[in-house]
Amino acid sequence: MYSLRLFKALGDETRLRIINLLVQSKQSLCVCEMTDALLVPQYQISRHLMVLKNLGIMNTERRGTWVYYALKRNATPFIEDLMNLIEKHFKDVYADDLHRLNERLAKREGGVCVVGYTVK
Amino acid sequence: MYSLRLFKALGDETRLRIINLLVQSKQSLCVCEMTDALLVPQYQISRHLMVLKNLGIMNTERRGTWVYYALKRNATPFIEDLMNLIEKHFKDVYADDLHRLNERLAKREGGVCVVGYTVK
DNA sequence: ATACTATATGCATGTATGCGCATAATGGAG
DNA sequence: CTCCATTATGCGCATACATGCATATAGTAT
Repeated sequence: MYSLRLFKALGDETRLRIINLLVQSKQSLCVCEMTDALLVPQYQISRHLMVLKNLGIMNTERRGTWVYYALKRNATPFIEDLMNLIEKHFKDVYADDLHRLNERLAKREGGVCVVGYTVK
Repeated sequence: MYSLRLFKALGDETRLRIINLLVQSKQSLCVCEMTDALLVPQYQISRHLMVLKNLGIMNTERRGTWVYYALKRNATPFIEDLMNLIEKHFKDVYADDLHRLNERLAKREGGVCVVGYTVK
């Protein structure tokens, strides 16, 4: 059951926070930006991103050593509704994550990430 | 995080199917009716219902030896939206469950269950 | 009281999975 | 090629949790 795997994925808080970052910011984010926004070790971010990618809900793009992840647009009606639900209800819940993300995004140059992560 | 526990709960298929039964049928159901609808052992149904009850999303009512479970109405906006999402997307996914449930509900007398479960 | 039914639960077990540590793989710069 | 930065992953460990079996609890009827 595909939808079930989605719920399972959302049942881990780190993954929920990763998805929330992507949903709220509506753009591609690189691994180190998410790492600094969530204050979670880089290897955890990578692992959870891989889980989400294997679910088929992520697009990835490599730019140099940086890898950008984004949610697939219009994956399925179910996923679309689920993402809208997250966008609506988790903006305030994880406000700190979004604040740190914005600080990180301010360090971009020409719209791309030019620094690594500073957490741990 | 409360919403997280909700997603975790939905990450188990039996619980997802139980919630789907309640969402689609829009009424209270007793344990043996759910047992026959899902073709899952009675002790599993009871256990999962307890998990959902501990989440605070269930109302229970005892009538004789039968115990009826129903989803709380308007628990929170988040839960409300989530249940609407399930109602919309899982009706067809678990159509067999709903079919068996309707067969079971046809055996009610005076709107209440008068038989036990026949599964396992 | 006993007998029967519906529901709940104690306990053991197996499995899934998130984490931490280290390190590998990949790509860019000099 | 070498060095460095970003990202990915192999491995061991711990823990959470769903299941199966048996049995307990609660309620009804005789």
